Amino acid sequence: MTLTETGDAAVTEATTELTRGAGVAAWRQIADAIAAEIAAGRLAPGAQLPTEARLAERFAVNRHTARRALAALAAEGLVRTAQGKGSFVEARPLPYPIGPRTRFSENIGRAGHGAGGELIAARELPASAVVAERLGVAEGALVLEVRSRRLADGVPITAGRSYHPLPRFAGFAEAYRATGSVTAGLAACGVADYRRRSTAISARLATPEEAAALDLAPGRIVLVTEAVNVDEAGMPVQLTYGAFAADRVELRVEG
Amino acid sequence: MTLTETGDAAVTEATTELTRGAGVAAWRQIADAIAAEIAAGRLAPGAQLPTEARLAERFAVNRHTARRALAALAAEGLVRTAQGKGSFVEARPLPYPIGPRTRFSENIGRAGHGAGGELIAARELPASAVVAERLGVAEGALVLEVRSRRLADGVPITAGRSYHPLPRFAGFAEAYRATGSVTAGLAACGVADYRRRSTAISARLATPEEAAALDLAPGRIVLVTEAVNVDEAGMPVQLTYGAFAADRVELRVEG
DNA sequence: GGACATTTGTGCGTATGTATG
DNA sequence: CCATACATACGCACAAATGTC
Repeated sequence: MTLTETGDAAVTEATTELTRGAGVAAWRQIADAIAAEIAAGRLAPGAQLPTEARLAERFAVNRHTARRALAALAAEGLVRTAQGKGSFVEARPLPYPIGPRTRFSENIGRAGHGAGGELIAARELPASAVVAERLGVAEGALVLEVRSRRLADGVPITAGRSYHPLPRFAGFAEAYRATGSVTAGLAACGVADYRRRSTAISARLATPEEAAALDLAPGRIVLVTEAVNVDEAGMPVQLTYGAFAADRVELRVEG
Repeated sequence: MTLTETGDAAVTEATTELTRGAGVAAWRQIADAIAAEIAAGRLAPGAQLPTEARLAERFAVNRHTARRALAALAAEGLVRTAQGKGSFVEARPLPYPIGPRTRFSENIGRAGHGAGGELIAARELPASAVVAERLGVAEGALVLEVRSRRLADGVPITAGRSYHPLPRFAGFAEAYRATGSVTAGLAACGVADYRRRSTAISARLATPEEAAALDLAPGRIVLVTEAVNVDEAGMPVQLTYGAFAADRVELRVEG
């Protein structure tokens, strides 16, 4: 095996084989391969993509199929196609550090982008078995569920849900809605500082809801994180599920 | 948005929406959703899956389509189905911790599985711009490329490549081939200890080569890591690219 | 054993999506 | 734009295996 797209530029080099009849259309596989090059930074913004004819040759498909892949990428805003000139890379990846002191606003702000949190909905509900275990409360105990979305420069970066024990965090939703900051929301509930205890990372296809929230073309891949934040005493203050557009973000673990 | 499959058991609860016409077949999306539940440990080994009729209802598809998803999972060994009884979970999830002291053998051994590394090929080549930057050597300087695969209980977990500066690590490949351990291979080159300086995580579809190396059904999602290991003096000793089957592994960041 | 409900397995016809040339 | 081949998805119907009463 070679990890072709990872180390070197597969899209611009030797022929890459596709997988037929595995439930994933050829045009999507090609689009994903190119998107992976962009996400990894190997195809820089402004760079010119191979011509349709060359892509068709590289992936051993009809030119119609290569065209469709480029059309999909153009619809997603990853590339821009100009008649008679070619296709060019539009987007750039955004590194997203993960660690004990992970805070969205600081991450994005540090990278020179404007950060903002957007509360979509909040409600109280009894904790499911999984939520109860993570938050260290009894199953069925009331918890606060907050659905939100976070942006950098107006582009949605992550969408997800968070759960907070009640009644301690009864005022979180309102404070978060007002400030757009999780840190400020938790502070309003008496949490001076918090740290990330653990993060689990997986990946899958975006659901239609996620696609809508992240302004993604449906069927794209999302990185999914499940994390627990605890206060200075080690008490869980937040269980979060986040979905990141794999095309726009690269998670980074330092240390 | 809801992150349905992530927070709670979507497969066994409320209806989950699929993405139509995005180049990914419905049966594969359903198979992926169930595989993710298994990988996250939310569907325990031996647990009975919902009936075909119920799955069809939940995902709003025909029973034939739900059947095909189960057939795909059965072909991958994730579930086993018995006529008149139902389908049951076969595989078990494998958490994979990532941190400064990340070592494959320890990770897998700690989880109660047998670990083993398998060298596929090794060669010397001039460093590309990316490799040179990561390893802190001059572009074009000779580096050692090692392609390998790692197993737990005989099941491929990760496949990838690593790069090492030359001439310092001229003996790495042979030592690694003999022991199947990166730690032992580095030790043979005088590296008493090493730590992981950074890890970047992204996700995309598996290439056919990766699918073959990981014994994956083609077109599945892989988590891709790029990591730099440094010695006690902070000198880079290894740049690694790894592809993990997203169905079998969940990356975990502690702290 | 019989009767019955549940669940998986199978066949067939049809419409749409995908890919080629 | 067309024609062709194949994969995907649906709907209906029925057979086969299992478990229960």
